[in-house]
This record gives sequence, C-alpha cells and structure tokens, in this order.
Amino acid sequence: MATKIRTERRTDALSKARIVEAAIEILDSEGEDALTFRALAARLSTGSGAIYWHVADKNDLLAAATDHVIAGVTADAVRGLRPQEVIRTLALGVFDAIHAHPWVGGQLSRNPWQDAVLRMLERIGSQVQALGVPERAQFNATTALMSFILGLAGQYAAGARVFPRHTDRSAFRKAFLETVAAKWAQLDPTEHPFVRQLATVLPEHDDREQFVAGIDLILAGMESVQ
Amino acid sequence: MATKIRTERRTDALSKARIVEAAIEILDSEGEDALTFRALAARLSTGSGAIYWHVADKNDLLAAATDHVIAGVTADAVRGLRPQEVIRTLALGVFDAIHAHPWVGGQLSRNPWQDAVLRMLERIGSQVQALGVPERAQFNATTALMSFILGLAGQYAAGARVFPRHTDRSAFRKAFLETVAAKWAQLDPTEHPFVRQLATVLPEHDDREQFVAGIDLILAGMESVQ
DNA sequence: ACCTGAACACCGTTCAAGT
DNA sequence: ACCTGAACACCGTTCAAGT
Repeated sequence: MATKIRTERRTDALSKARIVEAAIEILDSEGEDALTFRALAARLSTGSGAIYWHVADKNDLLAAATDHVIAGVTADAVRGLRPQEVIRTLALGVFDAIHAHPWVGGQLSRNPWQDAVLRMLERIGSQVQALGVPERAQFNATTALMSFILGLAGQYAAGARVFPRHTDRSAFRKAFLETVAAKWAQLDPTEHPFVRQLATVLPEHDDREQFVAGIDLILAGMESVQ
Repeated sequence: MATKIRTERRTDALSKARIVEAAIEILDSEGEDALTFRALAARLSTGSGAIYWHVADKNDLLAAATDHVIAGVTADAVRGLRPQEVIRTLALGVFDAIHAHPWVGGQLSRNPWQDAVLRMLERIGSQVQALGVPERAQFNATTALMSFILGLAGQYAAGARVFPRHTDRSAFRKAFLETVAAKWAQLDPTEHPFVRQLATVLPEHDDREQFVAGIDLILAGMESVQ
C-alpha cells in the first residue's frame, strides 16, 4: 500500500485561522467598516460564500478575531506579584491590546458573553478572590472591574472610529481632543461649570494613566469595604 | 391687515421632534435592528427621503433619540442630598432609562461624545467636586464613574439584543442566564474555578443591586483616596 | 420650503452548481 | 468535503422631480 502522501490541495488552503488572520489585517489597517465578506474574499482570493464553510457568520468571525487578540493577553501567567498588581497588569494588557486594535474595544463591549470576556472574568475574578474580598462581594467587585474596563474599551473604539485610517493616529487624536475642548470651553459657564473645567485638562490627559487611575480607584474601594 | 391665521399645513406635519418620537417607538417596541428609514417613513406616512430634510443621517437620529431619553434623567434636580446620594440617584436614573430603553445603552457606549453623555458628565462631575475630591483627581474620578456606567450600559444593550421583542423580557432573561450558568458550570474546574463559582449566583443576581454596588465601590475608593 | 419615491451603491447570507 | 459566484433581500443615502 502506498504511503500516505501529504496532498495539501494548495499551500494557501482556506481555514478558520487564515480567515481570522486576514480579517484582523483588514480591521487593523482599514477599520471596522472595511471588513466585509467581499473584501475578505478578495484578500483570500476566494468566493465570498467559501468563508461560510469555515465561519458561521460575521458575528462568529468578529468573536474569533477578538478572541485571538485577547488570548495573547490572558495567556501570560503573572507570578510573584500582589493581586492588585496582577489585576493592574491584566487590565493594562487589555488596554494595550485595544490601543493596538481599536475594533477589539467595540467588539468586547458589544458582546459580553463571548469567550474573550469569559477568560478576562476568570483571570480578574481569581485575583479579586486572592485579594481577600468576601465571597458574597466577589461577584459585584469583579463585574465592576469588568464593566469599567469594557466601558473604556467601548469609548476607545468610538475614538478610533473618528480618526482616519492609515494616518498618524496620535496627531489626529490630539487635534480632535483640542476641538472638543474648544467646544466645551464655549459652553454656558452657569450650566456647565464642571465640563468647562475638564476642557482645560482634556487635551493633555494620558489615556493610559486615566485607565490605571480608574482601576486603582476600584481596587481602593474593594480594600476599604472588606 | 388681516390677523395672522395659523396655517398649519397639516396637523401631522413632519418635524425632527415627531421623527424622533416615532423612532423611539420603533426602537422600544421592535428593537435596534427594526429602525430603518423605510420603516420610519412608513410609520410617518411619508417618503424615506423626507426624513433627511429634518435629520442629518441615522447617527444624528439615534443621538437625538438618546438625548431625548437621557434628558429626562439629567433634568430633575436633586436637592438636600449628600453628593454620594445624588450620584447614586443620577446613576440609577440612567440605569432605569436603559432598562426601559435598552437601545440607549448601546448608543451611549458607542458614542461618548454626544450631548447626552456631556450632560451626565456635568451632573456627575459637579457632585464629585462637592464630594471634596482634590481638583487634579476629579477628572479621573468622574470619568471612572462614567466608564463604569457606560460599560454596564453596553452590556445591558447586548443583553436586550439576545431577547426576542414583544415578549416577557424578564422571563427570557432568566432562562438565558440559566443557560449561561449551566454552560459555565460545565467548564474545566482547574481552568475556570472562579467562573464556575460565579455560575451559582449568576441566575439569581439583581442587575440593579449589582449596578449600585459598583457605584458604591468607586465612591468608596474616592473617599479612601482623598 | 418641504416632500416624494425611484435609483444607487452597497451590505450579509444563501444556494445551485461545480471540483 | 470544499469552493464558486450569481442571486436574494435587504440597507443608508441621494436627487431629480414635484407641490
């Protein structure tokens, strides 16, 4: 009997992994709106219907792409750190992933039941437990952290939707924030005193620092309650 | 000269207010996906192009609808309460609005630069100020509260997308949570110990209580930091 | 000024037909 | 088993034409 010969139909045969990879390339380089089955099929040199053999629908595709990105964050085990620091590290990992792939933010906040969120929940929850939060408070504490993270995730995704693709994002971001700040500065002082004050710090603020500050606020709340 | 006679072209003349009202009716009764310009035009007995005379595009329409709902929350001034309680009341007002109009949740978290969010920011920020949070920490504290609220907003909107319209939402919700809990309970105990534990409390948990607990956690953090 | 509704340029998804 | 690509049933938006 002849030995089984590897008969790869072609080197670039379609697979869910290859489809997800191509989808991520489109999402990263051209933004959420650019991901269509037609564009994806063209990039993969196949018919649009072929994709449905490997992927249930667009939701499935986006969930798989999000999962692929978040898996890189939840995979690295952090050892020898205090629970607070593990939580901070995990959260910052998610933050950086969203910063690199803004569409992930929208996807996470739009679909909280996907695997990526489940894994974040597990990792963060176990640290909340390690922190000594009483059992009946662990649910609320963990989901509060998750909601905060997903809330900012959605906002960064919204921010990315504003900026043109293929361009220097940070420069456009700064210009955009300055426009918003200028608009806020012109609001009625008696009606919007606080937002007017925010306008003065808005353009210079650091997203990452703001994010950590929020995490620390919730962590401080957890410590004071237990 | 003849006195000016009110010559309303017809009682049901189109206006942005009427369009927004009809849009909210569709969104509430049939869900986000059911709001199309064709459906809206049919309900208003007009052509789909006519709507564009009063509304810039679909984004503008959704922002106006969201604004209309949130205006009802940020309008009522709360007096004689401690800042913590005002924040709790405001946040719960937003929560209840989202509970009544789940599509508002998605809209708020998807578009953080709209007027509705600005007004929430002003009301919450002024209370953070009244709480005695030092000025340089007010920005981070207020946006942390906002992110938490918007995060949960997005999640409730996602939840509503799962349930069929026109039906007893709370019954379907319970059934859905039980399905999720059952799936979580079957996860690998060594890999997902925390989520398996969450599964036992998931179906019985109270969204509103969970929401308040998160707000209180952040408030506690603000007190311990100042 | 405001409205009509056909037309345009797209979508996601399906499915008979191929290999 | 896997792929092709035309066809279907939609979208948001535009715009010549009407009143």
